[in-house]
Formats: sequence, C-alpha cells, structure tokens
Amino acid sequence: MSLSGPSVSAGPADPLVWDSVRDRLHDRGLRWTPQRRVLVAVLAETRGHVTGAELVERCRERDPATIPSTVYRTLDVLEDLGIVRHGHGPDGREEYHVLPDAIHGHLHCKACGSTWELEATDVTALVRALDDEHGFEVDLSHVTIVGRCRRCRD
Amino acid sequence: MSLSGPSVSAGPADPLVWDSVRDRLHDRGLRWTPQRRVLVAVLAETRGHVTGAELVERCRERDPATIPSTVYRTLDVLEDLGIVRHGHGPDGREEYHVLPDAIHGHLHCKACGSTWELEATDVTALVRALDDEHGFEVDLSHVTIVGRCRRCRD
DNA sequence: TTAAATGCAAAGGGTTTGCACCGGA
DNA sequence: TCCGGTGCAAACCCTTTGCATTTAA
Repeated sequence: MSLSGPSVSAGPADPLVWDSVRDRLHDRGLRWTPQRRVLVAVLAETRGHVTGAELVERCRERDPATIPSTVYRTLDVLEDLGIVRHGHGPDGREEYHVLPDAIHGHLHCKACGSTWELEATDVTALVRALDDEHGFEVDLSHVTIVGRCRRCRD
Repeated sequence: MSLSGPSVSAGPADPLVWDSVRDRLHDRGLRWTPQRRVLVAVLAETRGHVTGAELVERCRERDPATIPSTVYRTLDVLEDLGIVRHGHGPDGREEYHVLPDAIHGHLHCKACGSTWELEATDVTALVRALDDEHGFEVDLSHVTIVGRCRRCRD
C-alpha cells in the first residue's frame, strides 16, 4: 500500500505511452484533435485516480473553452484503448484510473477522507479465495474499500 | 457467499426488529408518522440492498403520494438508529443495506449484472491483513467488489 | 403547545444525449 | 470528400435544501 494523499498525486508518466496514443487512435480510424491532445496531456501528468469532473477542470486550465461532454466522450474512447479505466469512488462518483497497467484498488478513510492505493499484493488472498471458491474474477481497479485508518481509530 | 439474484431479493424479516422502530424513535423524541410507517414496511420486506430510488419507488406503490425528500430524510434517521446503512453500488448510486446486523459486502459481475452477498468470512484474510499491516479497519458494509462471475468468464 | 416532519418546488451536481456544424485525414 | 468530433444546450437522474404548513405527542 502506498500513500497517495487525500486525493490525487501527480507526476510525469512514461512519454512513450502517451506518444503512442495518436497512433493507436489512427489505427482505429479515429482522430487526433486539439481537444484530445489537451486531455491526453492532462492524463500524462496524472498518477493514480481522478474524477471525471476533476479532469474537466484541469483541461479547462489549459483550454478554457473545454466542453465537458467532449472530455467524457474522449474518456470513453481512451477506455476502449485501455488507457484509462473507470470505477466508482467512495462518494459514488465516476473515477478514472490512469495507466491501468499498474492496477490497484483504493482504501478510503471515511473519517479523515484520505485515500491510499491498494496494491495487488494486499488483496492476493481475497482474489485467490474468491476465484477458488466461487470462480469470481476480481477487477481490482474497480475496488474501493472504505473504513477507518489507523490515526482515526483512536 | 450467498446468491441474492440480479438485484434484490425480498422476504419477511424478523418482526421484532421492525416493531421496535417506533419505540426507538420515541426514545429519541422523534415521531412515528404514516410516511415512516410506509418506508419501514417496505424495508421490512427487503433483504439485501436497494438504492434510494428503488425505495422511493416501492413506497410509491403503497402510497402514491410519497415524496422523495421525505424518504431520503427518513433513511438518514434510520441510519442513525442503525437500521440501515448506505454505501455505493457498482453504478455509483446510493445503496442502502437493510438490517446491518448481518454486515456484508457485495460482489458484482460487470458482465451480467448479478450481485451476490459477500460474507465476513469471505474477506477475513483481507480484513486481518489490512488491520495488521496498516492499522486499517474495514467497513465491510461499504464494500463492493466488481469483476466477472464464473459463468461470464467463458 | 411546540418541535418534529411533511409537501412542494427548486436547486444541485455530475454525466449524457441530440443535433447541426466543423474539420482531420 | 466524408465520417468522426465538436460545441452547445438541454435533458437526465438521483439527491438535497429552503421554507411555509401540518401534525404527532
């Protein structure tokens, strides 16, 4: 488990992954537009998870003319490409995970609102048990476990 | 884990629990109104989980004059009494769990949409590991794990 | 009597949709 | 040229809030 702060942490991502987005769109006959460039740029400096609304907001910082529906439609496309995944956060909102090759879930403290990443190794036993006993295949990227963190338990 | 069907299963609950609601409200200086009677009656024949919207709908079946805000406000009160709990389902909506004395989470198949209850024993290892390693106390009633069930994995 | 609860209406928030126009390839 | 994308606006859905009115106790 790694601390990721109350909401989201950001940092530069592997440029190669993002450079390829254009080509992957072209391969499918889809287009590389200025609006998509903005969203991809935003995603490239995002680590962890963000809500759709947050992405809209960040795109607007780069291009005030950003339209929400365009962002959401592009997110759909990028999800098809496997570049983002979406799940639902503790507040029930759409939550996007960037670069799901580092698949993880989330731990959320309902007392202080902090969120931590939950790595695959943390839930190995659960994943294996559900598979063995019920044949259920867990989609970890979609998991958010709510509770209280150590500090808030006092 | 117990099968609960694609959405919700219903059945008669322990009458004693529901009879006491009136008294528990009175103990707090709160009131036993016709509208609350309707909601409690609906909850009494509900097992598992329901969304707020579903509860509004079922109340309307009994009393077409049902107002959503009243239902949601009463749900808040009942949550204070520990009679329901709420979390967030796979679609991100408010989801209420009835009679949390049988606390459980949920398994949701994103392929067929079925939902199963996840009992405490299914996640013992996870709960213990998170506690031991990170001091995190899991609120199982808030957990929904998404993935694919045995049938849909083919 | 009187604080709690209701009804109504309106706002709220994030997300989705329809449709005419625009513009990458 | 032509189909995919965009902008805009409106719709959507569930949920929450404010406020005057009603009602349980």
